[in-house]
Amino acid sequence: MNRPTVRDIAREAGVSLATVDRVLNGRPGVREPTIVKVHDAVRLLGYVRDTYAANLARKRQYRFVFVLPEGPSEFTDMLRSALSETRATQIADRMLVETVTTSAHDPHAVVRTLKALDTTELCGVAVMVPETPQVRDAVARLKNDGLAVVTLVSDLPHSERDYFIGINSVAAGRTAAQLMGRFTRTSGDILVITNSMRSRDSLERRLGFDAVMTQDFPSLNVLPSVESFDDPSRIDEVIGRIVANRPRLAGVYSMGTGNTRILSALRQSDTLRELVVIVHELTPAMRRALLNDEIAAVISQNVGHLARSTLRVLRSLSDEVPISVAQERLRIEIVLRENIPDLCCPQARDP
Amino acid sequence: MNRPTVRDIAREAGVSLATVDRVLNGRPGVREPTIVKVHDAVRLLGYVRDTYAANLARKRQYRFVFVLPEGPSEFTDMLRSALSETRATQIADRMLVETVTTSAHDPHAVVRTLKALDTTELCGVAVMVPETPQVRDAVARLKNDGLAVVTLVSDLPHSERDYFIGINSVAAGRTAAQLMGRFTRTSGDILVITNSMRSRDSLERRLGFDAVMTQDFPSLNVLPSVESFDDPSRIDEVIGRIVANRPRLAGVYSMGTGNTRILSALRQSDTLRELVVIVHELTPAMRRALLNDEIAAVISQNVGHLARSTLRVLRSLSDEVPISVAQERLRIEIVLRENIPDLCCPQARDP
DNA sequence: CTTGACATGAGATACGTTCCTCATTTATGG
DNA sequence: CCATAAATGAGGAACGTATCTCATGTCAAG
Repeated sequence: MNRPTVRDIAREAGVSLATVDRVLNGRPGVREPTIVKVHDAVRLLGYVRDTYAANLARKRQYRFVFVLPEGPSEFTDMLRSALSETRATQIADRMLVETVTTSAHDPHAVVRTLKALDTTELCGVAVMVPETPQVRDAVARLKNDGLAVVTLVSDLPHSERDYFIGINSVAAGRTAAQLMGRFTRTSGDILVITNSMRSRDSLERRLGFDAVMTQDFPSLNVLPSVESFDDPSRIDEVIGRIVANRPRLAGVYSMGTGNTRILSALRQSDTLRELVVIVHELTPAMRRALLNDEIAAVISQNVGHLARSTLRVLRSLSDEVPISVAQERLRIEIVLRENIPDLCCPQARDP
Repeated sequence: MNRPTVRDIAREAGVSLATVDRVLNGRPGVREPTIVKVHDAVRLLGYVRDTYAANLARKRQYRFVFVLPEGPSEFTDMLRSALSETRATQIADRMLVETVTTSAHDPHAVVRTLKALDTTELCGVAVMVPETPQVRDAVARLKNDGLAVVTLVSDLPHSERDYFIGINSVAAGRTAAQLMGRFTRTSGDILVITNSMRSRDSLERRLGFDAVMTQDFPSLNVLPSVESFDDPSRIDEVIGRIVANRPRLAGVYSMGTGNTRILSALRQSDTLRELVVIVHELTPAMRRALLNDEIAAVISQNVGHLARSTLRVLRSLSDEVPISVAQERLRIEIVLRENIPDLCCPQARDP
């Protein structure tokens, strides 16, 4: 009735404990037929190694590094604090998690950071960086050194990363379009704004957004994407211009960051109340904007889930055990004023 | 640098290992000042017991029981299959999970089921049953026998349960109203239908729904709740009557189960396409209805999350370690055609 | 001062696994 | 058939904790 142990395997396979151990841990010096006998016994008895006992015996420590973009960003701040909230899990599960930052705009800096990682000490890396050929090469090098590599938030599809943790950007764009189309009450123009259309995320979100808009809401006119290039004054200028030139503006879809500035620019032009504004990522500022009815919806991914999933996946990869795909799939969350998660981030607790 | 062990505590407190163990496991025969010394050492060194090593040593097995309503229901089917999908976790974490069913309509049957549980073998119970005074008493008895008790999906607020895992029904109703109000393009009547208004969930959802409707969407006229009493023919009859009498029907909010039948009734009356239909729980049928544009949105709770959360919470309660509240908080998920989770249930995988 | 209750210490064994050493058996080539 | 190498077995120590048993120490009541 009880879970089988290595002893049971040894008995069943008619070999010694030492041999079972050699087979199970891939150590050399066992003949092929013996290996087969052990594997058969494992399958027959349904043996699964007790990872905790194994970790205890080998004093295993999981060392992981998160490579995040540097510079102030409400999203990475949230991710960082979500990560530090897993500290209890980290010590319980023998994990050691560090964070390093790198300039997201400079591909060479990213590569330097990835190259500087101490691959002998490390078990896995989670990277959140823009896609470039050099970065893909750096990932290949990490994989070559035997590390687990997962991509975070924005994927590196043609790299050798083991896993991607984040939401499908095309579907996120489609979701935004569906909401935009159903929330607007008149025909009119839709402004789409992002940091830069050179990022894969923005491209894919726009792709999904346009697909649904043209098919389901032809009466809305989606304007060409406006890029802010992370320049706050440019945001003010562009929004001022659009609001002035487009009296039939009905909605704003912000695919990137800088939403606080975008909102304040819209506030100044005094058209905010009539607009359907949809943004990404539920930061504290967007939470307030939802409560004030300044924005209609937030498309979001749960950073707490993101952080915990990443750790679980890195651990599964290190242990070479299967990943529970359903558990690690992030949802495209639609957040309205009515379903804001109460305590998703500590900032929300203020009175 | 390493995590402190019981040996470190013994050395720090200047006592023997046996005494540390007696204190840590609440065994008798230790004087108060000694207890304090040990606790001080624990705090000073930041000791946290290695639960896995402890479980290994004491050959701990967690035995949990889920008490679910009997009878066919797509939702409990989903919950059951989500539960069985955690099998890998269950064996890895030394859990033994059983499921028993009970007649949800008969409070006495529920109490009988709860009384029949073998409290000496069990560590915890997860119950999904309607609220009655007798059930609250039965829960108190389980708590008295030292079991962990969590409520599932629908809470027993004034019972002695340790934890509730599910969504806030009032907020869910508010969310439905917000969507209904923004999705409807004309003024008109809103039909609200549920199994029975005697259930706490339905009451609370209606409460939230009405609050937002009257405040934000006064042009919509919310009709009194219609109860189906789980009778399919009654659903057909009621819907036929309403559709005939209410030419200005603009939307339908289904707060309970039986959505497949409700949809087919609406389909027959041929008004489905013009209605904004919002339902609860993303069952396979509702997933198809979303894809066919028959319903506008589903308010849902993730059953996979529900199952995993429940197991984690029951384990934390059994181990008397803190619960990670943020991780265990279920989201009020809004599911549109564009953000249907791909593989949230195995049924979705068919080609 | 003795008795006994109580508090504490010392040590052993076990849990399932890893990893090591040393001995023994088996296969292989000359 | 023997030398040698490869395969296998036997056993022990360790990981951090729990749970015993037995010995020893302390203290207060009689």
